[in-house]
Amino acid sequence: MIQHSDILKRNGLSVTASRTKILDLFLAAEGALAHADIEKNTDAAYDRVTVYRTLQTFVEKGIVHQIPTTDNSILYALCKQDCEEGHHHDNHVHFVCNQCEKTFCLDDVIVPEVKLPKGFTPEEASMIVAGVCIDCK
Amino acid sequence: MIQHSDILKRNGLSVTASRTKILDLFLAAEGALAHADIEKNTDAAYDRVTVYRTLQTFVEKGIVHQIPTTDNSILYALCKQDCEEGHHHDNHVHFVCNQCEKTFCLDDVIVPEVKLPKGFTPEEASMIVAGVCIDCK
DNA sequence: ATATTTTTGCAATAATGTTGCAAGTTTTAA
DNA sequence: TTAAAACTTGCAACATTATTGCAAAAATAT
Repeated sequence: MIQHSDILKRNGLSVTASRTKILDLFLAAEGALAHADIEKNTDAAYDRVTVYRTLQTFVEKGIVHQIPTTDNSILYALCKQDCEEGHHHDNHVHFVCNQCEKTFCLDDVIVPEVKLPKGFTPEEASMIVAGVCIDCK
Repeated sequence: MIQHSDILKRNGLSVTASRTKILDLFLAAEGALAHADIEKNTDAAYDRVTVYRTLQTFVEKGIVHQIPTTDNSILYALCKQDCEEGHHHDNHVHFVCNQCEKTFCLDDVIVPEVKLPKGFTPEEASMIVAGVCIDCK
């Protein structure tokens, strides 16, 4: 069976209580999580600084990726693809439900390519679709 | 000649110094602006609360639109299309330069449609492409 | 088991965002 | 043109969110 600690070890991270717990949350989460969600779901068992640093570390190692938002918050979600240190491949579309406010990774929906004006060179692209999700339908 | 005050009046807003100046900044800006940029470019002539409220008002009236980011900031850019109160039509792609960090509205590049999984109903979509811009090339 | 390395939590500080309210401006309408 | 009405601003106070250095604690390596 795959242990959470394997995910941490594979990425060269020490296995600590906070990292294990936060990874837990991501594995159990239906949608994406914000820093605040994590604080709530851990009953503030870990210092907020630790949460910040853990999230940052996870992003750097390619364990989670960030999802852009319009509301001054950053959302994080597990990388399901083969992300490695400093190399994200989260080229899937994100979906924000206007009803329940949850954000989902649509892992099977690939961000389409677009033709840019002359002079612009693309490196990565992300796409966010808002609407009504499968639970609120 | 089109006056800035026309834009404000057309939207039912009183013409005040701060609104005129901030609108100025948007009309002159090459890329999108963050709250902090506006504070800087006005030498803090206006209270930060005023800037917050002005941006909020502009968004509500459809004068500017918000651009999602991954860095806990909100960017704002002029709506060039026919946006009205409570009704944005900014269906264009945004471009973030990895070099100069500026964000551009690619007004002519329309966000493509994507096929969503069963149960998800799209309402709006936004797309952000990162890479090297025309100035940094 | 112990030394080394890494991570955590605290404290202090900074940056960012929000609200109510009085004073000041802009607009309306006589 | 001016006075009243409507709206906007700035201040103050406060809340939330984020960052850094450093010593203590925990995890890993030997």
